[in-house]
Amino acid sequence: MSNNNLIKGSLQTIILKLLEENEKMYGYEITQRVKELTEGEIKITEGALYPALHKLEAEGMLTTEIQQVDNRVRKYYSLTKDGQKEVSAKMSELQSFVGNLQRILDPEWKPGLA
Amino acid sequence: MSNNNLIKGSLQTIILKLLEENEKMYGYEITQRVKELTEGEIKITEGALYPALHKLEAEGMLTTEIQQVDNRVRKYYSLTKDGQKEVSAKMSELQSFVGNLQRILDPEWKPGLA
DNA sequence: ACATATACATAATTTTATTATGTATATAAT
DNA sequence: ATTATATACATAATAAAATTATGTATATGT
Repeated sequence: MSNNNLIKGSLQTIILKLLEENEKMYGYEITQRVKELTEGEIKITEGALYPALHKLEAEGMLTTEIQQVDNRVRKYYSLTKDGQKEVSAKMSELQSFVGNLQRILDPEWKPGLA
Repeated sequence: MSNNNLIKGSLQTIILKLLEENEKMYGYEITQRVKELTEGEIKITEGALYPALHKLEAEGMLTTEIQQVDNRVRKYYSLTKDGQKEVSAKMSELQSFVGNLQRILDPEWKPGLA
């Protein structure tokens, strides 16, 4: 499909958006937040999450900071400047894709309506 | 990500839904329809489309019928009984996923609103 | 003659995710 | 005490889906 890299990459958008709202989060926390927000309907697997986090970090979107909590290690992620810009970009990409999807799947659909 | 096979498979849903509305379509026609409906924003590539059509046919969702038009071959696809059931299934899967996505990305969001 | 449009198809590669596995500590249940 | 579950990270093998490149063939516009 087209120029849109969308939605296969929706996990990246989810990570970036949650970090925009939360300043800093660690991996496990992200999985729990998503589970919570979707009432258990979306479960992010570790095999998808950690590689995605590492990739975003390698691309300079995220920085990390390790904390010790009760002898357990936590790796906190935060948005970089580039990461902050990327959130907006990914969000409008996703919104535009969902809009296009609606136009294809529901000919009655108009933007801004139920 | 979870039990949802969604959206990486949105192409299948698109194909099935268009065929629900159109009785029979051929591959090239599908690419043009999608391009038209999204004002050129989504372009389905042949490398994605044809394998997807073949897979849906192999799974018994579609049947084919070849027609000769001006010395050019057209392969028309139609929904089978199973295919008709599958449209509904895929559509609610997709709607539920998009809903969950909204809940994650837009905490203000409520179903049935803009 | 050449480019573009129509119409199919497959192969190589890339991207993203699932599933399975591994390490390690903390806590609740039997 | 032992076992299961939760917390917390990570990687490897595999599968699924898409992009990009390539190939065939006819029709039409320049």
